[in-house]
Amino acid sequence: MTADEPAARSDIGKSAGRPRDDGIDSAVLDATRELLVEIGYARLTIAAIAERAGTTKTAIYRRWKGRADLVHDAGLGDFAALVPHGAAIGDDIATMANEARAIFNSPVTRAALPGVIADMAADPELHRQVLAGFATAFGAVYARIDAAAAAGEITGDTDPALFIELLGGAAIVRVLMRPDAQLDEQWAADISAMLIAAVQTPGS
Amino acid sequence: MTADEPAARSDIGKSAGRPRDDGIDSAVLDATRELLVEIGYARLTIAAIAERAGTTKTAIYRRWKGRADLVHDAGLGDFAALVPHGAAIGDDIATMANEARAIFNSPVTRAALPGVIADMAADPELHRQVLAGFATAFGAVYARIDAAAAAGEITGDTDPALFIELLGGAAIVRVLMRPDAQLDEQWAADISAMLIAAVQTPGS
Amino acid sequence: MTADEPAARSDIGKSAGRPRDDGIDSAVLDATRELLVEIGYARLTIAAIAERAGTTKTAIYRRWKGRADLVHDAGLGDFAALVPHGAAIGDDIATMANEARAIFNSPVTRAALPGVIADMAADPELHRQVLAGFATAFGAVYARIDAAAAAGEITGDTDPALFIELLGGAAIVRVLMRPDAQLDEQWAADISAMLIAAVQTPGS
Amino acid sequence: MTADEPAARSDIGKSAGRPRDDGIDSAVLDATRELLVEIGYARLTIAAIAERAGTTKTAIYRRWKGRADLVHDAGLGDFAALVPHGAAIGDDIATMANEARAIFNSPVTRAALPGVIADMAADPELHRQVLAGFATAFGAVYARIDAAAAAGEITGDTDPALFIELLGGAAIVRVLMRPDAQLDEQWAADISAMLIAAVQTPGS
DNA sequence: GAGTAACCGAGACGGTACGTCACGTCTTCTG
DNA sequence: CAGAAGACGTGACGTACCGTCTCGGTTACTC
Repeated sequence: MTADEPAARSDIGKSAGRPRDDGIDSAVLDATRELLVEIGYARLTIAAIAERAGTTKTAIYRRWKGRADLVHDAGLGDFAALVPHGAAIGDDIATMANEARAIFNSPVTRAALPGVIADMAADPELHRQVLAGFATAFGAVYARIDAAAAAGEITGDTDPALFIELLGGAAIVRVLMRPDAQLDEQWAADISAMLIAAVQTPGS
Repeated sequence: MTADEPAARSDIGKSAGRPRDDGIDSAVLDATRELLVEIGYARLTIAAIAERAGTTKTAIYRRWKGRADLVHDAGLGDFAALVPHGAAIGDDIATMANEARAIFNSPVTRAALPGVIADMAADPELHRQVLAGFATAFGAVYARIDAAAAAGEITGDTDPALFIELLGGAAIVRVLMRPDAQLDEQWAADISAMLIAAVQTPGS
Repeated sequence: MTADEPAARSDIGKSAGRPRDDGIDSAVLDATRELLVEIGYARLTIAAIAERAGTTKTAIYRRWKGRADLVHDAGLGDFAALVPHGAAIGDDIATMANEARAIFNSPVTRAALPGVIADMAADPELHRQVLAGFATAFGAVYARIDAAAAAGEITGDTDPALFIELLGGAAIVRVLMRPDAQLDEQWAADISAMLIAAVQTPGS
Repeated sequence: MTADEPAARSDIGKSAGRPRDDGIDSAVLDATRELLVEIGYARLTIAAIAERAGTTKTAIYRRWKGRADLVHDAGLGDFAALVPHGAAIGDDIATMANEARAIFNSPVTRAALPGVIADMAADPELHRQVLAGFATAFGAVYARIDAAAAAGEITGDTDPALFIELLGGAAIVRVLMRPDAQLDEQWAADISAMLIAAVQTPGS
């Protein structure tokens, strides 16, 4: 993750030397989120983040590899939250749509997203990290879709990856094309209705 | 769009002074496309484009407002091509999916896309231009969807914008997450099957 | 010397592109001299020089290779001035001592000297340049000493290099050890008396 | 000198707590001398010295005030060694020239000298320390010159300070201008011949 | 056929931010 | 307390592109 981390493993916590100040980590992440919303990714500089966080560029570069790594950490985080558990598949899809709504309505996510997309494309390592952040959430969706297929709730040939791409893609494209508009409840209702119809067993 | 254009229209073609060398326009666009694919958007510089095109920065800035404007022009162009005409709605949706496939399989588009997304978010004027480039294509899709609804081929409450976002979003997300994989025929078949089901009238 | 100089030779003066602003050269050299005296070599920064000169770091690095190169250029220059011409050798030695006095009483020289000495030792290229700056002056001294030896005014085995090192070394050591004291007329009188005695023919 | 020295005198040697490891003092001084010769003063860093000495920056800063202080300590030391005792003044001057030869032929001295010169100019405290290191040696030379004047061996108006500056200055300038050349016996012979002539009583 | 106006190449210009380096200090743990 | 380890604030470094400008020189149209 992030920078070098000489003793990344939490081993036993030997930690020779002065320990890192955790307050700096959180101050920098907060400052990054604030500035992302205030001035946007393009105008974001490491020096400005350091100043806002009350620390220095050096301390930031000690923790993160660069702007891209930091913004990914501050703006996207892990999407472990998005969990569809068990009810009728229709209800769970509606839940997922609302989760997507919550995520992509966040001003921080909206500010970070375009920049992270560009950085991902330029840096394979960051690309790997971003995908890793989605892994658990995607895994949960996969499991739910497969279970629904096994239970006959939806067609057996439903590709869970395609399902995720439809839901996520629709949200992303909307956010990119209309940055000033929120994803409202109507959007969640419409998109889940279409997705439910898309995976429904033909003759049901 | 692009730069100032003192006499943008070719109207009568008066324009005192030495005329612009059209060869430079195309050489720059070609160089941009080549470099986009070779080194990517992030490492792309105006100076490098000028050198590759055998011209100078000055000549480029005379034609385009900056890197974003130039890449948008070279890498995305107008999507007037994407036209669904008239057959059964199912066939037309499959056609659209294949159009999307063609567009997003282009190495130039793939290289340009993430950068243009980031630039759009930072520059409202560019945002407007990019959307304008989609306008005719989107309009055609709108018309086709509305016609299908009127003909009873699909449910009357289908939102054409949502349809576009599902198709385009699925393609974009796939391209961003798996930059090394092509969108194959199977993808087009699967995605159009799901979209057809999504808009189908309930009891048909 | 100094930086690259793409067309160092004054060839025919083709000069493609925008010509360098000579005003910047002199403004930077002046600012360097001022700051050398005001804050000293150790505290001198390129950024401060640029600000004082009303220009930018970039413009400075375009002309000089770094602080050492710039300070050498601004603070030492060429010592072509130091010329002992023809009179009695005793008078000419007194003249040289007064030339040394003038040079090493200059606040700019005093401020630049210790830094340039250190930089010379670290950078062979700069070392070469500094010596080249002394070349003509040294040559003139050599010629005068040799002529005096040929005329029998001084001993025939006088080493001109040693003569220069004695005169220059005495001045430099004095300046380094007592930075707040000037080299006064008494100093010039004393040092020239000793040097004249040192080179005098034994039995004269 | 050097750092604070809470209990500088070895007085009774109580000093609560763990005593300093004297091995570190010498290891650091040795490492400093080695690195001075290997990479030069300009590229010398405290961290590198600590690593070479097998200790840490903290331990170094506990003993010396900084790089300048340490290098002065390691590279120049006290010049109490340079002692002209009593014989004929001509022989003693020759002895002094050979002492200077020995000092300035040392690779460590040659490497340290330019840097110490620059640091002295920037730091009055270091300047004072360096001069203090010369004090006893200079005092001895003063005494010898004065005694010779009193004995009528040399002219009565000989300024001992000027004498030192001539000898030391000639050596320093030679070393700075020709860093790759040694001061050989011929140099010592030539310089002492000139200095003897310079101070000789006029009619002797 | 002489102006005039916009083009062309080349490259210097004022800027802004970058990521790195070394400084000298401070904070923890271990002996 | 000293020693090791290493993070901390600080400040300067030299580089890279940006988008603009100023040159000398080159086409075309217009009068």
